[in-house]
Amino acid sequence: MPNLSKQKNVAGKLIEFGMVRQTADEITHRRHQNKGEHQLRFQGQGKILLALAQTDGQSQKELATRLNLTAQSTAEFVNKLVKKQLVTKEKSTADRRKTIIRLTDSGRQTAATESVKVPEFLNALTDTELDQFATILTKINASLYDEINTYNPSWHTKFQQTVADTLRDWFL
Amino acid sequence: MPNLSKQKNVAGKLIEFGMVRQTADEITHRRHQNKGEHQLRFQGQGKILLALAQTDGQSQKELATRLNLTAQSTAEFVNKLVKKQLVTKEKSTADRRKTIIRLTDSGRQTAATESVKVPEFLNALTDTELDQFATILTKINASLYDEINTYNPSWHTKFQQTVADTLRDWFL
DNA sequence: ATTTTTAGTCAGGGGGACCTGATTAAAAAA
DNA sequence: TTTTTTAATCAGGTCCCCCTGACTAAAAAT
Repeated sequence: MPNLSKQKNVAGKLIEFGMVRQTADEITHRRHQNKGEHQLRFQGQGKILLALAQTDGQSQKELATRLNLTAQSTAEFVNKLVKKQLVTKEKSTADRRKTIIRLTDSGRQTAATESVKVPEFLNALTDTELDQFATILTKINASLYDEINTYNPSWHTKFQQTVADTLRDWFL
Repeated sequence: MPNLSKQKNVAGKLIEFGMVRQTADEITHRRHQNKGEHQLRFQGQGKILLALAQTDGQSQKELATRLNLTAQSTAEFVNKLVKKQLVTKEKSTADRRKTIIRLTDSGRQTAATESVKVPEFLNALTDTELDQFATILTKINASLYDEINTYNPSWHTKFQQTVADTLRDWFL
């Protein structure tokens, strides 16, 4: 069993990481005056974008189901993304009830750029540390997947199939 | 110079971590039906709570200044926290313009519990990995502090003095 | 040919993070 | 003492995430 004080230490640093990272983000964003360019979160509009980046041309219903959102929420996010010209909506010809959502070039780029950007702080690490970090994160993520699976197996399946695998495709 | 593909790999896992962690959070929260109990973020109301956990009994103005918020935003967050019975407001007797904000027992507990909770996923790591992780996070945080310092030295000072030190007190 | 299911939409709402502007009451400076 | 500064408040706004309820149009089932 792992050392509790070591765990606490890491937990603290993890929280600090979260806080400092966010603050650093705010500051650099303020400086650059990049209004629309927030870090892509796995939430709301970002969630949609990421899901489309993996499988483009899904219907709103599909997106809603996969991302565990209501149809209305999905519609809202999609509409916002349309306004930002990151996705397009078009009626399906096969089934005229359905609306197919597609990434625009800009949307595809945003999804790729914003999410896949390598954070500068990783430059502070050596190759060895990067390897260690990768191993650690792999373990942690596996543990979190387990947790999700325990509470909600169906969600786990959907989740892992869609977005998590996307990232693996991009990075490996 | 570090290996770019290693960096990308880690960057991906970090994003995945963010996504999976949030999803796991949502699920467990939904199960537990804990409505008010979100993870404390270093933002808005959480920011206030954390600052008070370090130095209780600050005035709204002090909080606003330290946390780089407007007086109005600060008031809003404080009022919300009052409604949730996590803090109390009382007029300063020394200077009747000032309002002193204090944590309630529940507030103190929330700040401690919610932020200092050791995430379960750390159980997946060995002692060696915890050490490595600590080293890595220390470096990363230092790098982020540098970044903050570069763009906004004054903020850096305030920030580090308040919240980062809080965490150090708690964990070391 | 109806009824039912499905995909979306509109309307409205709850919370959250922030902000600007205008105003009041109390302390500090002139 | 009068003016100015300071701490807070109210009012109102922007944008974000996310949900329920009510309603249409089109496809599927009966």
